[in-house]
Amino acid sequence: MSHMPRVHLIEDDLGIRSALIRALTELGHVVTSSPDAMTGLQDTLGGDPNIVILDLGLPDLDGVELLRMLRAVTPVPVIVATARDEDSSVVRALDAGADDYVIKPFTSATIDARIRAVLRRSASPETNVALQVGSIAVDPRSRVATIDGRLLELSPREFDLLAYLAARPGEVVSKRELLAEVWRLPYGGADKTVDVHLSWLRKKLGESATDPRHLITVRGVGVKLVEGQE
Amino acid sequence: MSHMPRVHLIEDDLGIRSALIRALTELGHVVTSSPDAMTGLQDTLGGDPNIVILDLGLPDLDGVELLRMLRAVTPVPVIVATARDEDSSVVRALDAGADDYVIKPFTSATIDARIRAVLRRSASPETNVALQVGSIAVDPRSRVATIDGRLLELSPREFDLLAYLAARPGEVVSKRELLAEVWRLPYGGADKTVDVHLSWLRKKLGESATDPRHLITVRGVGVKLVEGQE
DNA sequence: CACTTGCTTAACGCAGTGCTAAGGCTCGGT
DNA sequence: ACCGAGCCTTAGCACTGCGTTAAGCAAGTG
Repeated sequence: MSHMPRVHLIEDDLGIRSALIRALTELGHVVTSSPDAMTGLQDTLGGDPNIVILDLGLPDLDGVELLRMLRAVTPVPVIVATARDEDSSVVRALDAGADDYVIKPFTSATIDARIRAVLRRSASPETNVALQVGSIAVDPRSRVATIDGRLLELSPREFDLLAYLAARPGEVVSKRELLAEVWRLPYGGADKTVDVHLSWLRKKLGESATDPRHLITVRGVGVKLVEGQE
Repeated sequence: MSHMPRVHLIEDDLGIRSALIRALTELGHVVTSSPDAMTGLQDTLGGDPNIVILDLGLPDLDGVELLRMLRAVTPVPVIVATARDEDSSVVRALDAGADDYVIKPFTSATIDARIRAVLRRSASPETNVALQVGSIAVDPRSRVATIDGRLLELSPREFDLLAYLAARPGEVVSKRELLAEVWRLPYGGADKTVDVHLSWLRKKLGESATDPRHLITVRGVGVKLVEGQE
């Protein structure tokens, strides 16, 4: 992801609001919120979020009405949230242009998945572009990597490692950074693990540390993935 | 379509039926009609209309049932009509493949607009087109899936699962996402359920996890549906 | 030549997965 | 209203292979 999704939440219930803000923030979203329809409309226009989550049961205005107003002035995708017993408002909301809906109560995992699905759908279809570094191609979407057209059979970590390096061609990356970004460990464990995976990656790329082609060690600093020459 | 739309109306109430026939004819449609489900099914198959308007409150058969039967044998678009107090059947009908709905009482202008909208939509080839991934074909409208031309007998979940994957050929989809998007549960279920359904799907596709052809597991990430090779 | 840094191989524990079987549920049919 | 069939979920077990750690070796550095 080049940037974190900006989510704007329109929800009157303070408990749900704070819980969602906390959960979504942890899941990597930037969350803003409004407690009612009128503020919600203004904040949405002012804040330019990537997506809006709209509770249909607002006190000051019917949620579907607000949805229509939003639709009239901005193309921002909207997910509506509703209580289980309000089937009809879901249908009306989808009719009014909602992109998706969730039924309360829902888990943060659910809403997170819906947000990402809607963003994937509405945003440019090519957020995860295939990467190419010399004769190495890496496609994060299908998780397929090839070298000289041949398929590379990589383990999950190996793939992530290669993808991370391929996203920064020619740039030297430290092992600590790799541990933090690829391994996602709060505090870095032993660098030796990275060494092992780099070794395996080298073997599968068909090259060695002494005679590198793409994966180059910069002693005392880190490693980099370069184009190499044919 | 340069010709007048042929509309087939399945409605038991004589008053509504004759009123609609008159109104729609004036608006430039060619209208035929049937008073009950069984006749409606036969007339639809025999008359080859461009669109069907189906009253859900038929005397001899549940409307949603008839809709499923229609869906199984013809790709004709269907608009369902229902009384105001039957929200749930609207949801079930849309789920079963209805293209749109109207709530009684409705004006002839309303139904006319819906008819034209649905015809416009179903005329454009991009929406709801049958999906093809390698030798697997999935048609969400008729809910029919085939492999190598042979019919696949899938349960509802199995079909939804296959359809979701087929809509994203080659893309790795996590089990979490599948749970959220295919299962649509407000709460978080267990990933193992997805595993089981994937297993059943594999069996019906005639492949195994160890020797996959289309349905490929990417360990630690999810699954993807690929073209495979003949 | 001693010391540091990086590379590679081997071994072990375990997380993720595939599949079967067993209840429990819904829904259509009688 | 009852009954049976099909479907979904849960539980459990075997298995694969991934990731980590450890240890020794090679290469670079002062």
